[in-house]
Amino acid sequence: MAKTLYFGNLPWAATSDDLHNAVSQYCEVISARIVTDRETGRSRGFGFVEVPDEAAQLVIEALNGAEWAGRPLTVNEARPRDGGRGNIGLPTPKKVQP
DNA sequence: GTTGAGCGTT
Repeated sequence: MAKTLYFGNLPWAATSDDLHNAVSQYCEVISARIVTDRETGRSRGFGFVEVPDEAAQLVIEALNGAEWAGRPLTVNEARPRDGGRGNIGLPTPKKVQP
């Protein structure tokens, strides 16, 4: 199984290969893609990386808050494309308090 | 050659 990670605050010069190389340093990368504007064709400044669930949190903890091109990187678990249009800010709530 | 909150195409 693999999990999709959301990469934000990426530099305009960041490419899918750069993302793949950056994450592959910590674990295996299933797939990496930088979201680009289909209307303009320019990078939007964020991308997605697919990694094993056992390494998803590892990459998040490793690259989340890291500095890329002098800017704090934002790494979080991506949301399913079905319903992730305008609803963000919710991390991964999978633990409850007794 | 520009911009900077935000969750993606076959």
